[in-house]
Amino acid sequence: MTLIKILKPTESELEILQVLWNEKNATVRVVHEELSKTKDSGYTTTLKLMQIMFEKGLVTRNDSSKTHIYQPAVTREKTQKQFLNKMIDTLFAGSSANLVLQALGGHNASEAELEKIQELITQLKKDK
Amino acid sequence: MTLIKILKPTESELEILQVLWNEKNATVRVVHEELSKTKDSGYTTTLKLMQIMFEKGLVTRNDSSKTHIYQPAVTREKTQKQFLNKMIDTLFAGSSANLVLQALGGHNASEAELEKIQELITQLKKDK
DNA sequence: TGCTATTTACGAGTAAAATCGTATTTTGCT
DNA sequence: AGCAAAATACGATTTTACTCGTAAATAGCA
Repeated sequence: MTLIKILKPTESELEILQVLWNEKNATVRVVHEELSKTKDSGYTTTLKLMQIMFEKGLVTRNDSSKTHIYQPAVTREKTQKQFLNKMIDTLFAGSSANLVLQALGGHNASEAELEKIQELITQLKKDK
Repeated sequence: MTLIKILKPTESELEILQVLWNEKNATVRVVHEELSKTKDSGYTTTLKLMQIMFEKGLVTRNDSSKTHIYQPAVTREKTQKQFLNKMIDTLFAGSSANLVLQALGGHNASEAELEKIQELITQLKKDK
Protein backbone atom coordinates (compact mmCIF):
# COMPACT_ATOMS: atom_id res chain seq x y z
CA MET A 1 0.00 0.00 0.00
CA THR A 2 1.34 3.34 -0.99
CA LEU A 3 0.88 6.30 1.27
CA ILE A 4 0.30 9.48 -0.63
CA LYS A 5 1.35 12.44 1.41
CA ILE A 6 -0.48 15.62 0.58
CA LEU A 7 2.10 18.22 -0.23
CA LYS A 8 1.64 21.75 0.85
CA PRO A 9 4.25 23.92 -0.81
CA THR A 10 6.01 26.38 1.45
CA GLU A 11 6.22 30.08 0.80
CA SER A 12 9.52 29.81 -1.07
CA GLU A 13 8.34 26.79 -2.98
CA LEU A 14 5.30 28.72 -4.15
CA GLU A 15 7.51 31.44 -5.53
CA ILE A 16 9.45 28.87 -7.50
CA LEU A 17 6.31 27.15 -8.73
CA GLN A 18 5.00 30.51 -9.82
CA VAL A 19 7.96 30.85 -12.19
CA LEU A 20 7.66 27.29 -13.45
CA TRP A 21 3.95 27.70 -14.11
CA ASN A 22 4.60 30.81 -16.15
CA GLU A 23 7.52 29.43 -18.12
CA LYS A 24 6.23 25.85 -18.41
CA ASN A 25 9.75 24.70 -17.61
CA ALA A 26 12.97 26.33 -16.58
CA THR A 27 16.51 25.81 -15.34
CA VAL A 28 17.64 26.71 -11.86
CA ARG A 29 19.42 29.65 -13.39
CA VAL A 30 16.28 31.06 -14.96
CA VAL A 31 14.24 30.58 -11.83
CA HIS A 32 16.90 32.19 -9.75
CA GLU A 33 17.23 35.20 -12.04
CA GLU A 34 13.51 35.70 -11.78
CA LEU A 35 13.43 35.42 -8.00
CA SER A 36 16.37 37.78 -7.71
CA LYS A 37 14.14 40.58 -8.88
CA THR A 38 12.25 40.55 -5.63
CA LYS A 39 14.50 38.84 -3.12
CA ASP A 40 18.18 38.31 -2.59
CA SER A 41 19.34 34.86 -1.69
CA GLY A 42 22.16 32.91 -3.28
CA TYR A 43 22.05 30.72 -6.33
CA THR A 44 22.74 27.57 -4.34
CA THR A 45 19.78 28.35 -2.15
CA THR A 46 17.44 28.27 -5.11
CA LEU A 47 19.17 25.14 -6.34
CA LYS A 48 18.78 23.42 -3.01
CA LEU A 49 15.13 24.34 -2.76
CA MET A 50 14.44 22.95 -6.21
CA GLN A 51 16.28 19.76 -5.35
CA ILE A 52 14.14 19.36 -2.26
CA MET A 53 11.02 20.04 -4.31
CA PHE A 54 12.15 17.31 -6.65
CA GLU A 55 12.51 14.85 -3.79
CA LYS A 56 9.07 15.80 -2.53
CA GLY A 57 7.60 15.35 -5.96
CA LEU A 58 6.54 18.94 -6.40
CA VAL A 59 8.54 19.19 -9.61
CA THR A 60 9.97 16.85 -12.17
CA ARG A 61 13.18 17.37 -14.08
CA ASN A 62 14.86 16.38 -17.26
CA ASP A 63 18.53 15.63 -16.71
CA SER A 64 19.46 14.21 -20.08
CA SER A 65 21.80 17.13 -20.34
CA LYS A 66 23.81 18.17 -17.36
CA THR A 67 21.87 21.35 -16.90
CA HIS A 68 18.59 20.09 -15.48
CA ILE A 69 15.34 21.42 -16.77
CA TYR A 70 12.58 21.56 -14.21
CA GLN A 71 8.84 21.34 -14.64
CA PRO A 72 6.00 21.76 -12.17
CA ALA A 73 4.46 18.48 -11.05
CA VAL A 74 1.40 20.11 -9.52
CA THR A 75 -1.02 22.34 -11.36
CA ARG A 76 -1.63 25.92 -10.54
CA GLU A 77 -5.34 25.26 -10.21
CA LYS A 78 -5.02 22.38 -7.78
CA THR A 79 -2.63 24.36 -5.66
CA GLN A 80 -4.84 27.40 -5.67
CA LYS A 81 -7.78 25.29 -4.59
CA GLN A 82 -5.73 23.66 -1.87
CA PHE A 83 -4.76 26.97 -0.33
CA LEU A 84 -8.19 28.46 -0.79
CA ASN A 85 -9.82 25.60 1.05
CA LYS A 86 -7.35 25.81 3.85
CA MET A 87 -7.90 29.51 4.13
CA ILE A 88 -11.66 29.33 4.00
CA ASP A 89 -11.44 26.78 6.73
CA THR A 90 -9.12 28.50 9.16
CA LEU A 91 -9.96 32.10 8.45
CA PHE A 92 -13.44 32.40 7.02
CA ALA A 93 -15.39 30.00 9.19
CA GLY A 94 -15.89 27.63 6.29
CA SER A 95 -17.78 30.09 4.14
CA SER A 96 -16.40 30.69 0.68
CA ALA A 97 -18.89 33.50 0.22
CA ASN A 98 -17.33 35.28 3.16
CA LEU A 99 -14.01 35.13 1.46
CA VAL A 100 -15.39 36.36 -1.81
CA LEU A 101 -17.05 39.32 -0.19
CA GLN A 102 -13.87 40.26 1.58
CA ALA A 103 -11.80 39.84 -1.57
CA LEU A 104 -14.11 41.96 -3.69
CA GLY A 105 -14.55 44.56 -1.00
CA GLY A 106 -10.88 45.40 -1.18
CA HIS A 107 -11.06 47.28 -4.48
CA ASN A 108 -9.27 46.34 -7.71
CA ALA A 109 -10.97 43.93 -10.13
CA SER A 110 -11.94 45.52 -13.43
CA GLU A 111 -15.43 45.95 -14.79
CA ALA A 112 -14.89 43.09 -17.20
CA GLU A 113 -13.81 40.82 -14.39
CA LEU A 114 -16.80 41.75 -12.28
CA GLU A 115 -18.97 40.97 -15.27
CA LYS A 116 -17.44 37.54 -15.52
CA ILE A 117 -18.03 36.82 -11.88
CA GLN A 118 -21.64 37.88 -12.17
CA GLU A 119 -22.14 35.53 -15.08
CA LEU A 120 -20.72 32.68 -13.07
CA ILE A 121 -23.05 33.41 -10.19
CA THR A 122 -26.06 33.55 -12.47
CA GLN A 123 -25.04 30.16 -13.76
CA LEU A 124 -24.53 28.78 -10.28
CA LYS A 125 -27.94 29.96 -9.18
CA LYS A 126 -29.54 28.26 -12.15
CA ASP A 127 -27.94 24.99 -11.13
CA LYS A 128 -29.58 25.04 -7.73
CA MET B 1 10.30 56.68 16.76
CA THR B 2 8.48 53.45 17.27
CA LEU B 3 8.85 50.59 14.86
CA ILE B 4 5.66 48.67 14.34
CA LYS B 5 6.33 45.16 13.23
CA ILE B 6 3.65 43.64 11.09
CA LEU B 7 2.65 40.38 12.63
CA LYS B 8 1.77 37.47 10.47
CA PRO B 9 0.20 34.77 12.59
CA THR B 10 1.45 31.27 11.97
CA GLU B 11 -0.81 28.36 11.13
CA SER B 12 -1.21 27.33 14.77
CA GLU B 13 -1.71 30.88 15.87
CA LEU B 14 -4.51 31.25 13.37
CA GLU B 15 -6.27 28.25 14.82
CA ILE B 16 -6.09 29.81 18.25
CA LEU B 17 -7.24 33.19 17.00
CA GLN B 18 -10.16 31.48 15.32
CA VAL B 19 -11.38 30.26 18.71
CA LEU B 20 -10.81 33.61 20.36
CA TRP B 21 -12.67 35.44 17.62
CA ASN B 22 -15.62 33.16 18.01
CA GLU B 23 -15.74 33.23 21.79
CA LYS B 24 -14.67 36.86 22.17
CA ASN B 25 -12.39 35.70 24.97
CA ALA B 26 -11.33 32.40 26.42
CA THR B 27 -9.01 30.61 28.79
CA VAL B 28 -6.22 28.36 27.64
CA ARG B 29 -8.35 25.45 28.77
CA VAL B 30 -11.26 26.42 26.52
CA VAL B 31 -9.04 27.06 23.55
CA HIS B 32 -7.29 23.76 24.05
CA GLU B 33 -10.53 21.79 24.34
CA GLU B 34 -11.66 23.32 21.08
CA LEU B 35 -8.43 22.57 19.26
CA SER B 36 -8.41 19.02 20.58
CA LYS B 37 -11.39 18.28 18.37
CA THR B 38 -9.24 18.46 15.29
CA LYS B 39 -5.67 17.96 16.43
CA ASP B 40 -3.89 16.28 19.27
CA SER B 41 -1.17 18.18 21.00
CA GLY B 42 -0.73 18.65 24.72
CA TYR B 43 -2.23 21.29 26.95
CA THR B 44 1.11 22.90 27.64
CA THR B 45 1.69 23.28 23.93
CA THR B 46 -1.41 25.38 23.59
CA LEU B 47 -0.42 27.30 26.70
CA LYS B 48 3.03 28.00 25.38
CA LEU B 49 1.71 29.14 22.04
CA MET B 50 -0.69 31.54 23.68
CA GLN B 51 2.08 32.90 25.87
CA ILE B 52 4.16 33.54 22.81
CA MET B 53 1.22 35.21 21.11
CA PHE B 54 0.91 37.43 24.15
CA GLU B 55 4.54 38.45 23.90
CA LYS B 56 4.10 39.19 20.24
CA GLY B 57 1.02 41.25 20.90
CA LEU B 58 -1.34 39.05 18.97
CA VAL B 59 -3.53 38.63 22.03
CA THR B 60 -4.11 40.44 25.29
CA ARG B 61 -4.97 38.83 28.57
CA ASN B 62 -6.61 39.58 31.85
CA ASP B 63 -4.69 38.07 34.73
CA SER B 64 -6.51 39.63 37.63
CA SER B 65 -7.38 36.10 38.62
CA LYS B 66 -4.81 33.38 38.26
CA THR B 67 -6.59 31.75 35.39
CA HIS B 68 -5.77 34.13 32.57
CA ILE B 69 -8.46 35.15 30.15
CA TYR B 70 -7.22 35.82 26.65
CA GLN B 71 -8.63 38.10 23.98
CA PRO B 72 -7.61 38.61 20.37
CA ALA B 73 -5.61 41.76 19.78
CA VAL B 74 -6.03 41.69 16.03
CA THR B 75 -9.33 41.69 14.20
CA ARG B 76 -10.59 38.89 12.06
CA GLU B 77 -11.15 41.28 9.18
CA LYS B 78 -7.66 42.75 9.20
CA THR B 79 -6.14 39.31 9.36
CA GLN B 80 -8.33 38.01 6.58
CA LYS B 81 -7.32 40.91 4.40
CA GLN B 82 -3.69 40.37 5.21
CA PHE B 83 -3.74 36.75 4.11
CA LEU B 84 -5.95 37.38 1.13
CA ASN B 85 -3.59 39.98 -0.24
CA LYS B 86 -0.62 37.72 0.24
CA MET B 87 -2.41 34.88 -1.46
CA ILE B 88 -3.66 36.91 -4.38
CA ASP B 89 -0.13 38.05 -4.84
CA THR B 90 1.72 34.77 -4.75
CA LEU B 91 -0.89 32.46 -6.15
CA PHE B 92 -3.33 34.38 -8.32
CA ALA B 93 -1.03 36.66 -10.26
CA GLY B 94 -2.35 39.71 -8.45
CA SER B 95 -5.92 39.30 -9.63
CA SER B 96 -8.55 39.16 -6.94
CA ALA B 97 -11.14 38.25 -9.56
CA ASN B 98 -9.14 35.16 -10.35
CA LEU B 99 -9.35 34.12 -6.76
CA VAL B 100 -13.06 34.79 -6.58
CA LEU B 101 -13.76 32.72 -9.65
CA GLN B 102 -11.77 29.84 -8.27
CA ALA B 103 -13.44 30.10 -4.87
CA LEU B 104 -16.95 30.17 -6.27
CA GLY B 105 -16.21 27.46 -8.78
CA GLY B 106 -15.60 25.02 -5.96
CA HIS B 107 -19.25 24.55 -5.00
CA ASN B 108 -20.80 25.42 -1.61
CA ALA B 109 -22.12 28.95 -1.01
CA SER B 110 -25.85 29.15 -0.56
CA GLU B 111 -28.30 30.92 -2.82
CA ALA B 112 -28.65 33.70 -0.29
CA GLU B 113 -24.92 34.17 -0.19
CA LEU B 114 -24.67 34.25 -3.96
CA GLU B 115 -27.39 36.87 -3.92
CA LYS B 116 -25.38 38.98 -1.52
CA ILE B 117 -22.30 38.76 -3.66
CA GLN B 118 -24.23 39.77 -6.74
CA GLU B 119 -25.57 42.81 -4.94
CA LEU B 120 -22.07 43.80 -3.97
CA ILE B 121 -20.89 43.51 -7.53
CA THR B 122 -23.74 45.58 -8.84
CA GLN B 123 -22.79 48.23 -6.33
CA LEU B 124 -19.12 48.05 -7.31
CA LYS B 125 -19.95 48.46 -10.96
CA LYS B 126 -22.01 51.55 -10.21
CA ASP B 127 -19.04 53.09 -8.45
CA LYS B 128 -16.86 52.87 -11.54
C1' DT C 1 43.69 19.50 -24.97
C1' DG C 2 43.48 22.35 -21.13
C1' DC C 3 41.47 26.21 -18.62
C1' DT C 4 37.53 28.72 -16.89
C1' DA C 5 32.56 29.11 -16.28
C1' DT C 6 28.74 26.94 -14.80
C1' DT C 7 26.25 23.45 -12.64
C1' DT C 8 25.15 20.01 -9.37
C1' DA C 9 25.76 17.51 -4.96
C1' DC C 10 26.03 17.61 -0.29
C1' DG C 11 26.81 18.74 4.33
C1' DA C 12 26.06 21.90 7.75
C1' DG C 13 24.40 25.90 10.11
C1' DT C 14 20.68 29.20 11.48
C1' DA C 15 16.20 30.60 12.70
C1' DA C 16 11.50 30.02 13.59
C1' DA C 17 7.70 27.13 14.92
C1' DA C 18 5.86 23.59 17.55
C1' DT C 19 6.12 20.22 21.12
C1' DC C 20 6.56 18.60 25.67
C1' DG C 21 8.31 17.64 30.62
C1' DT C 22 8.83 19.33 34.96
C1' DA C 23 8.59 22.52 38.63
C1' DT C 24 6.08 26.04 40.85
C1' DT C 25 1.98 28.51 41.99
C1' DT C 26 -2.78 28.93 42.73
C1' DT C 27 -7.45 27.33 43.40
C1' DG C 28 -11.08 24.86 45.35
C1' DC C 29 -12.77 21.65 48.37
C1' DT C 30 -13.10 18.78 52.67
C1' DA D 1 -5.35 24.18 57.37
C1' DG D 2 -4.15 20.68 54.22
C1' DC D 3 -4.49 18.18 49.96
C1' DA D 4 -5.56 17.29 45.15
C1' DA D 5 -6.49 19.28 40.79
C1' DA D 6 -5.66 22.85 37.62
C1' DA D 7 -2.93 26.63 35.91
C1' DT D 8 1.30 28.97 34.82
C1' DA D 9 6.29 29.45 34.01
C1' DC D 10 10.21 27.94 31.89
C1' DG D 11 13.68 25.40 29.76
C1' DA D 12 14.82 22.01 26.42
C1' DT D 13 14.11 19.32 22.38
C1' DT D 14 12.39 18.39 17.77
C1' DT D 15 10.99 19.62 13.37
C1' DT D 16 10.79 22.37 9.39
C1' DA D 17 12.20 26.01 6.41
C1' DC D 18 15.73 28.38 4.63
C1' DT D 19 20.46 29.58 3.85
C1' DC D 20 25.06 29.05 2.34
C1' DG D 21 30.01 27.24 1.56
C1' DT D 22 32.71 24.06 -0.61
C1' DA D 23 33.82 20.28 -3.47
C1' DA D 24 33.11 17.59 -7.48
C1' DA D 25 31.42 17.13 -12.14
C1' DT D 26 30.53 19.01 -16.58
C1' DA D 27 30.42 22.15 -20.45
C1' DG D 28 32.15 25.42 -23.55
C1' DC D 29 35.73 27.57 -25.67
C1' DA D 30 40.53 29.24 -26.90
